[in-house]
Amino acid sequence: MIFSKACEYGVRSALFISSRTDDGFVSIRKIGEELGISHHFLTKVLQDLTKAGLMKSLRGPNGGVALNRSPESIFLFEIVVAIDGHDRFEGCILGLPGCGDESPCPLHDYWEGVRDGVREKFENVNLDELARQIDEEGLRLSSLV
Amino acid sequence: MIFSKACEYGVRSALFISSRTDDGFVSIRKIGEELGISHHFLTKVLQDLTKAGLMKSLRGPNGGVALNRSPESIFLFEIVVAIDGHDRFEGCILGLPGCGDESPCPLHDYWEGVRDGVREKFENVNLDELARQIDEEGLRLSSLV
DNA sequence: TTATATTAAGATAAGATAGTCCGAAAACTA
DNA sequence: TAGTTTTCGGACTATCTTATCTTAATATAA
Repeated sequence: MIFSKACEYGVRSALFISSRTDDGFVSIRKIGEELGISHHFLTKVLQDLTKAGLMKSLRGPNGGVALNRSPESIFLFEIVVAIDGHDRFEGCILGLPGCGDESPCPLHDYWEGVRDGVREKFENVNLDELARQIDEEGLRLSSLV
Repeated sequence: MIFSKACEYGVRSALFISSRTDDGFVSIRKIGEELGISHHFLTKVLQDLTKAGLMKSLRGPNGGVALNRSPESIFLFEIVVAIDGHDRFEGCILGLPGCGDESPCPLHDYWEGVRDGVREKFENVNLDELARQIDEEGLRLSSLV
């Protein structure tokens, strides 16, 4: 929709990890299998999250990745920004570089509202909250099922 | 942001044509110059709008493109769909193919609201309305001003 | 009729995104 | 220590989007 595939995978992985009861390291291969994502590709995506300090990683047997902070303290916004950058929550819907309050495009005011609303939502939803819903309401993260 | 470049160009071109007082044909070269878009690329984009029946075209001297219906009767939604397809107003924000009301992803309910709001807006904003704002409020369609 | 302007259509190239593969480094196990 | 598992990092491929270029078709005008 509006995020890159890499970003979608990153968010889903983070939610998958959060919704596990075990909070040790999970191998990327395992995550990929569960979510139906190539673990080769997922490796690169999760490296971005590790570099951003959102996850930690460990090599070797029983290694993998794990959240680096408590799930309550990690917000969706951080994950998206770590992978897709800030651009996804900024910019004119018509692609005009200088579009802003002083020299707006015809959709500027409307779009600013929508865009900022989405950003605010993402800044305030944390992994714990979403993981809880996944558990309690049986929400899903993979295509098969 | 969420539309392809081609789509942004198509919308801007349609608005440019609508905000002109002259309602004869305008050459694509002229539109490209005014909006700062390669006319070669713009030609392909506007062909999509012509094929969709939103514009008409004429070759030769004094040729170009023009709206095929009155600006009041052309809605933003039609232009976006003609170029980017329906996908832009559908689909899960996490990219899950089967995400829907029966088997939702954790963001489904929230995102459905946002997405449908944007679609409704686009289905109800017509070119005349936007062109009027461009004229009266001095809104802009090009980067250089 | 001839020249010119303009869109139509297709080929090609450049860039970004998505995905694959492989060797190296690190951590565990025996 | 040797072997295995796993992430790390880079190279490579494929596909899609964006952009450019060329030729053909069409309409006007002289």
